[in-house]
Amino acid sequence: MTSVDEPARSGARTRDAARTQAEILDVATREFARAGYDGARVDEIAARTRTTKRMIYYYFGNKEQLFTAVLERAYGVIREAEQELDVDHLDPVAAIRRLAELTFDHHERHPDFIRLVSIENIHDAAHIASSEMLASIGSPALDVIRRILEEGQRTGLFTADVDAVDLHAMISSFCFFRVANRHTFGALFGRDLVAPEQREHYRAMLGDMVIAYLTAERTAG
Amino acid sequence: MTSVDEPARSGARTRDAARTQAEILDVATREFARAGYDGARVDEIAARTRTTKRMIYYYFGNKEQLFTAVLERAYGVIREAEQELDVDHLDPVAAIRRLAELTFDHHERHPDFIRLVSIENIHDAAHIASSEMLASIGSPALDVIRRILEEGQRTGLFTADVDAVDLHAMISSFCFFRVANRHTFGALFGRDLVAPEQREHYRAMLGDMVIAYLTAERTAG
DNA sequence: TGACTAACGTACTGGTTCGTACATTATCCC
DNA sequence: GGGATAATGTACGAACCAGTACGTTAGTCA
Repeated sequence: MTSVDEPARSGARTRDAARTQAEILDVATREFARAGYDGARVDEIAARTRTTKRMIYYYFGNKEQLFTAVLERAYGVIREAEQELDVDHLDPVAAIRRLAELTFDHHERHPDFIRLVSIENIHDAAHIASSEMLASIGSPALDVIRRILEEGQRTGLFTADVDAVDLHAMISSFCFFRVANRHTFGALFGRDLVAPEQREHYRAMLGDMVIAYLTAERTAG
Repeated sequence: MTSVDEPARSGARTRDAARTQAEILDVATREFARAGYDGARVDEIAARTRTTKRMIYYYFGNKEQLFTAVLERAYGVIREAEQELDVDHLDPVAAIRRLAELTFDHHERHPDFIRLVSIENIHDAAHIASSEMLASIGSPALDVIRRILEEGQRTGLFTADVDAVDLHAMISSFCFFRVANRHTFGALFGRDLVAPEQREHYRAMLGDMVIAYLTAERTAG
């Protein structure tokens, strides 16, 4: 998530708009993720930056727009990662397991993003709704799922009539919950879902779950 | 979640400590769920109550303790609902499906509770940690899962070595995500996971997923 | 019935926090 | 090199908001 480039001519503390904006976004991401939208402090963000509060308002307008910008960049990182997905050389079963694992890994590697999404949901996705970029961001992962599903259903490996969006929701829910609800779950059930020594266990569990769901014969209702 | 009893002698605006406290908790639950911990306004809670801000501090001490009290009551409601669980007369497969469905229904019926849990996770479960009651609340549902799993594994219907806490996490993640991330998911993928006409679809999907996972033969790793 | 206490109301304060008015400097381009 | 403009810093205001000082009333029990 950190994307502040070193200044072209290092050492010299010259003016650099792009760099200042990136630094603000980095720090704001951490602050919003730490404390939620209303808990986050613009002064705190400014203090942790090499610039001042004035700059935050100069570049981003106000707190709300700053949060939207943070969301936009965070979702942009996701989309970029999803575009790297390459599972076309695998058979459908292996491909869907791989995709699930990559989703799992990505959630684990970006807990701040998970928190931002939780926070945005508390605000009824109002910032996404007001962002042109986010309203049309799309999801490469969804296209990949669609392709794998088609192939799996065509070859008869997968049960028919499973929808790509639904499967994406299924995979995401497991990955998301594990990170987002880590604290309450840990406090109530005494188990840390994100403990490193449990990582492989839950990664395999997710894959097993998705494959089992896709390959099971349904008992007619 | 609403539990304010009508006053014994209706009409008369007499003093009633229990009733005042319950009303504060009702309104506070909605306000915290609406806006998050820091977004919630004590003045707003007071305004929506038939009493004053003074009473909130009189009974609950401060905002933090009020939120903790809200959480305690919300989790208490869950525990009570879980104690009603009665699936012992069903075979393991039907029992676990029924349990999943009841969990599904409960999440759908209590969106405010879901939001409170999301909010509490943003605060790293600090309030649960500081609450004696919540630290030891337990989970009747977990006991039920344990019993069903044992029976299913004993009779060979279920794959061995599935842990009750893990299965609970799996079921919860699907139910929780569907409600908690409804807004961002809807905004990004154009599908309302909580749309009434999709309800049965997702309910069945959850059951299918859990059963498939529990009855699938694992491919040795 | 009267005194004691739990329950309640009003009005305020002190600190916090978003946002800005105003002043200044670096950099780019002609 | 000088004018224009983008980028930056300082200091402050106004509103908001958690929490409280102080005063009042209803119920209860001796």
